[in-house]
Amino acid sequence: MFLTQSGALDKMGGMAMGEATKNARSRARAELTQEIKEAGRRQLREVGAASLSLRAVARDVGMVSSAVYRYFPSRDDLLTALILDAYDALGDAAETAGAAHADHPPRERWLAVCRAARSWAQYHRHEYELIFGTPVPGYRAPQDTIRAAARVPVELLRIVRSDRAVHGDATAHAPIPAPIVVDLARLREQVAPELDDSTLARAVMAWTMLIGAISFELFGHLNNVITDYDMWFDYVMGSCADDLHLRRR
Amino acid sequence: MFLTQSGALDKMGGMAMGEATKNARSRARAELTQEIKEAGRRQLREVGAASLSLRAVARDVGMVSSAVYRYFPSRDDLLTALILDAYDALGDAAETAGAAHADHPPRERWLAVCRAARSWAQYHRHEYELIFGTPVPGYRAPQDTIRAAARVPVELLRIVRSDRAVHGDATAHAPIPAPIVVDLARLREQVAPELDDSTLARAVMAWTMLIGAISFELFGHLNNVITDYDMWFDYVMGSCADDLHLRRR
DNA sequence: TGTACATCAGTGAACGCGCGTTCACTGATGTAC
DNA sequence: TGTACATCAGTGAACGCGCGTTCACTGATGTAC
Repeated sequence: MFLTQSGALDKMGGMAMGEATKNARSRARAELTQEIKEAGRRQLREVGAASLSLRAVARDVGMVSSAVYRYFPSRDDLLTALILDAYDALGDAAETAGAAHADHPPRERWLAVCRAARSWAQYHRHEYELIFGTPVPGYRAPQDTIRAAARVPVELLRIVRSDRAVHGDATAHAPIPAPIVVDLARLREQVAPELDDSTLARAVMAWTMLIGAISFELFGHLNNVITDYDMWFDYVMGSCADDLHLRRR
Repeated sequence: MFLTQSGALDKMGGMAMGEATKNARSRARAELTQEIKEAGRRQLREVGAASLSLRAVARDVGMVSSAVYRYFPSRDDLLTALILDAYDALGDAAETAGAAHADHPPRERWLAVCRAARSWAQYHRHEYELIFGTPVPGYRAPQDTIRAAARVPVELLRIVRSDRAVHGDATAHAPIPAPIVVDLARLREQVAPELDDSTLARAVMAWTMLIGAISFELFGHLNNVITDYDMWFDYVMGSCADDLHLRRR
């Protein structure tokens, strides 16, 4: 409920000198909302999501703790805003990399997007944890986050789609069970009309692998196995690209 | 440091009427240590790892909070013990499933182990989060956990190894870069002497996919995409088995 | 353009809470002779 | 087998802390006439 209000304000803040510049008060409000979120991100970096506190955030922006309540009605709403921003920042990184490699071969473009996601995660570890780690207890994602959360997988699908006119199906060893065909049909209808079942399935698997690989690295689950994580990541996501039969040139 | 002490006690407790039954005092100690950990797991279930508190655990076992310090010198040590137990419980589940399907075709045995891991995660969600979710801030895994943490991937490798005498390499589209070959050589030396590079690489990828798929399901990252998670999980881990060229019969 | 009122941002004190950890203690259990 | 001492488990009070949230308030900004 507040989220929509907050979202509206953000948009206003981002409207950058449009006709809706309105008055000093609402400009100040938009700016302070941003400052509070930045302080929240700093807190995140220092103590992690679980123990992020409104009071610490308030101290950081130089306000009294109760003043923050003029901007976010509760700690959870601040968290929600940070989650949304994190999804969008990650989405930006992925889409920017994808656009920058629009005229590269699909496999290269794919790798560029994957690498962008990984390096965003490395530079924003706690924001990454916020969205892909343990869900914050008691917290429920509002509808707003869904679109933002889908940006990376949609970008990955965009690359696969761009390659599909001239190319064959993805690696598939077994027939796909009926219930999954239904799920994939809905997915196809929503975002990727030109992709066949096995390709869609491999794409969802690749998305799972992308986050799995990043999390394994960040959380240390391959600590005594892999030493060269750069190489390993490229190899893994390259293998996914190959399973999807993405063109190399 | 305390861990080794605790571990020793556990082993004593588990020795079940051996010659080391010793006296009433140390038996009581072993039992209470278990009770405290069980209360810890109940707390985990209710509030999650991040806000697990010693005081709540103490209340749960009916002790005064300071008494818990006779058993665990700090909250972190209790957490460490719970983490170790979680790894071992998951390892038990996987190994039991593997042993129970020892004379099934490798692919079926593989799926059985994967399913066992998934259903353990579903029934022990917060313990799963404890080991595969966001690392608890400020917490460092002691050496003890490494062996326990390796049990599932080692079990997966056991299945692949059992199939390798009669079978070929795993799916590999690209040559494996030299630094990874080095990493894989160390892995081979430690746990799987008969496996070639591409098979080892696919096995590590499958391990990543297993945890990635379970986490995606548990944390809701495929919420509007997949509805039949049972089928999807089987399909995904089955595809990994096929990429490894595990025999179907 | 100037005034009167309404809206809003930020203050500072307070409430009630639960936390991790320490400490001096009591009483029960174990050990050495 | 019995006694004297040492070890250990559990108690209860206390320390100091930071938290989320509420509330009555002051003073600045915006709006209507």
